[in-house]
Amino acid sequence: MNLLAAPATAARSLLGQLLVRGDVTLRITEVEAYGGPADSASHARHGRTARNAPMWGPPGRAYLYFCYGMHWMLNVVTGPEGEALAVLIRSAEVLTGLDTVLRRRKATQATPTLCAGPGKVAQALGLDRTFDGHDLLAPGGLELRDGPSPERIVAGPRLGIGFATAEDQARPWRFADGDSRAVLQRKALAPT
DNA sequence: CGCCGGATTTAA
DNA sequence: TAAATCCGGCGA
Repeated sequence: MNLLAAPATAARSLLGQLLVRGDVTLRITEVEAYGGPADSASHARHGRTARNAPMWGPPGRAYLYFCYGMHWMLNVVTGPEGEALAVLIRSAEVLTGLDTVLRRRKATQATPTLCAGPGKVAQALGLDRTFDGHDLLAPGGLELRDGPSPERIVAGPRLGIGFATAEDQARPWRFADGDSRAVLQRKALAPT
């Protein structure tokens, strides 16, 4: 885990790390880096607002936002305080607490895609606005812990950012565990 | 103050 | 391929 590094490095370092809440442990398998005010795909692109306030705070905090009227998205704030760098957690594997995850996800059985997608990750952890700004490095609530990094990492352009400039859309800031099945759209990813 | 559209998911 | 569903940010 190297949260103070540049966007892409910080994002890569989060692969394999663990998200723990209660009995549930998720292993992060896919992430996307967001580069602050200069990144036209970032929520920080219009400067500091009430919604994106946690992004501007210290690294290791959560930034949660509501999207498409129904999904919560979990980000880990990275970089030095004030730079508004963040990493979106896009997918994960369930290590513990499968029953709890199945209940929250309204699923009946574990599949590789159970937590593949940012909305699914937040739902699996039972997250909502009350976790916005939460310190992920402190005990209690939702925690980010060290786990083994993947052996192979694949990278590609970020998803769902058609509104950004062509240059920012092309940035290969989406990273995934090359050996995990819990990653959608694998074809868009290539070895690093 | 009203409109536009989104870092998505799901089912048809 | 489209509907679900809501709020943030911008322009008027």
